[in-house]
Amino acid sequence: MKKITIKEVAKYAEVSPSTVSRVLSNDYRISEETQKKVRKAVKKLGYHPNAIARSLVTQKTKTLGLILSRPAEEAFANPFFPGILQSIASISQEKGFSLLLASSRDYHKEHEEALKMLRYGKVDGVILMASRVNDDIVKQLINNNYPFVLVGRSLELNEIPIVNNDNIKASYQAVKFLINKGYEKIAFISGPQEYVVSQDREKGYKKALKEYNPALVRYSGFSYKGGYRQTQILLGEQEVDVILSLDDMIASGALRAAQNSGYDVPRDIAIMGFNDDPMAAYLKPSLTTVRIPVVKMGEKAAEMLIRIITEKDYSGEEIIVSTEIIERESTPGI
Amino acid sequence: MKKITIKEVAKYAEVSPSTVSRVLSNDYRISEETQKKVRKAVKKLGYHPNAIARSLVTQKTKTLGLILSRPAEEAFANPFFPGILQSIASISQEKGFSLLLASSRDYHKEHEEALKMLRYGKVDGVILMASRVNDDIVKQLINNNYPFVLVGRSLELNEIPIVNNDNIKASYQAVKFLINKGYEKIAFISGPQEYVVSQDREKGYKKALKEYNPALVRYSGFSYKGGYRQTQILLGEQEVDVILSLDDMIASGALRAAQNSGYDVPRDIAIMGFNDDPMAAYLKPSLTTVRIPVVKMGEKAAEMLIRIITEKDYSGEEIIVSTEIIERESTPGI
DNA sequence: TTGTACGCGTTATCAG
DNA sequence: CTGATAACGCGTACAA
Repeated sequence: MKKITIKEVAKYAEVSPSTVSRVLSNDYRISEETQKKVRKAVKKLGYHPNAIARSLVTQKTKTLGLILSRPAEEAFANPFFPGILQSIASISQEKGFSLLLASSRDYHKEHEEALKMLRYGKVDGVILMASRVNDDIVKQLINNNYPFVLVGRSLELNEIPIVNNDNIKASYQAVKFLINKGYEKIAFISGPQEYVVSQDREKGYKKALKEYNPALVRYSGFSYKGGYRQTQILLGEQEVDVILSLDDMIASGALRAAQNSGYDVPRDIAIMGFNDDPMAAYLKPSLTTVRIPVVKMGEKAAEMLIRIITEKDYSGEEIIVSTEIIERESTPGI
Repeated sequence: MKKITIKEVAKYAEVSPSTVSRVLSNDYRISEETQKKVRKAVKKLGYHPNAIARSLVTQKTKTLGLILSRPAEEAFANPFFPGILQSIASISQEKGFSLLLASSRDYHKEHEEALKMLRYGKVDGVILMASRVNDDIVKQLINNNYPFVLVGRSLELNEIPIVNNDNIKASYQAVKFLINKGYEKIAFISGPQEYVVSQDREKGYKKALKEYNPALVRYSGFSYKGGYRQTQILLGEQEVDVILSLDDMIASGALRAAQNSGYDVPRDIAIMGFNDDPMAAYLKPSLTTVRIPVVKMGEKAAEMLIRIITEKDYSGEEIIVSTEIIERESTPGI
């Protein structure tokens, strides 16, 4: 199957390549007649303009890069990601953009991947998901004037394009909710400390408490297993009314660990998570959680990036989406 | 931030562009001296070769396309996908390929997307995930001589590049397993009938039974909700020992429906699924399921496609991966 | 060992 | 309204 080019179409239609190009981008006013000729030739020959060549001359790829700033195994295992990936993919497609995915097995390679995409000219801009703290990729992006949007991450830097939820506030409200329910010994199983999300949710947790007992805070990986293990340890050392977990994965591990340690959940101990993974509703007891509107976040991020790329005098903004406590069986109150 | 090109590097290093090109692809034997000069210039100027231009001349994109043949919402919601996506992403990256994602809100657009990617020259080949039956995209790919690999799908066509598990066999074995456990009234909640996976697993189910009772088979969407509803209906109409579900999502819905209808699972009724989603282990009772090695399938698929693209006399093969029954609490036997 | 010249397939500019 | 022509940035025969 030979690839046919604009020249062959031109020849077949007895016009010049430029005319064909014009017809296809229906830009200029071309006579009805030649239009028809060209379109006929296009269809007849099964011509499809080559995106690469087009990109080379227009200096645009019509492609968005998506960077997962956790190693792939972890990123995809976390139910948080599918939702956001889905919405970004949908919006991109709607707006005529392709989506280039980057991830890697090596923790620190992803930022390199992001820059590569941009430098090599494979994408017009990138969306960066939930990064760790203290990386300077953002500065590099700014310095190079590369279009980008951050998702799920708070920074000291202001005035950068970002879609986020207020994790401090969300966590604060979660704890207040639990206090109102009558719980007193409120433990918190956080995620890895180098992640902003962990830090912020811990901040909100602390802020909502009258007195802060460090022994009630534990750190887990982003996994069921981590939640399970930290809960085992925690329950062996402390008396606890309720465990608030950094996300629903961890919460589900905590739930099972508590159950396996002989606790009746929620009678003996309550559990609460973050994110509202689909899974949260299916657990027994179903899990009270703080819903993060991931689909919406993905949509906003994709739309913002596309606007940054296409609209000359728009350079992004800060969008904070609001969270919502979804009350289920795991926190009936005391 | 101006983009610097090979010419500027050449000028800076006082050589010709071709020399720079050669150094960067360290192809030819270039003198040590000029090598150094060039590399220094490259570093000094921060040069990165433009992938688009390179693609245009080499006629290679070093990019793989991944087509999700379900609408995005559904595809990403299914825990089956993250695993396979993850492994495909990892392998691609390892082998120096980028990954272009296609999905859409419209059911029937995805095949169009696949062909677009190829025709427009954005990718060197595509991986097609679990398609429905009766679509002719495969024929089109073959006719056009486009490199592709199918994943999770069986066809009448032979001799096409595919990575799959034997769904008929897996389902057959699952039912045999249940029979051995002492269950007799074995219901099957299948997926949408137009999917090959639904058809095949139903075939295996039938094959393993002495007598086939159509009233025990139900069809659900690929969702928790579907499993829930079909189970409600089923239990209202039939007496059932165990429900085998097309996947773990559906099974988890079935589980909850049974519980909410007053059944004690697994004492009153047993449940079994397919896929071994991470979630399956966290349910209560934990779910017996047929593990599909999704990560391995993704790896194989990516590797095969890359081989097809890069090795001239390799045109793919059929790889069948084996499944495994993971026995958990939901099927203790009678 | 290195430089020159051409071409990849398209769009944009400039005539006409 | 349409056709040459030049460029986009790079790789590669061919020549030197």
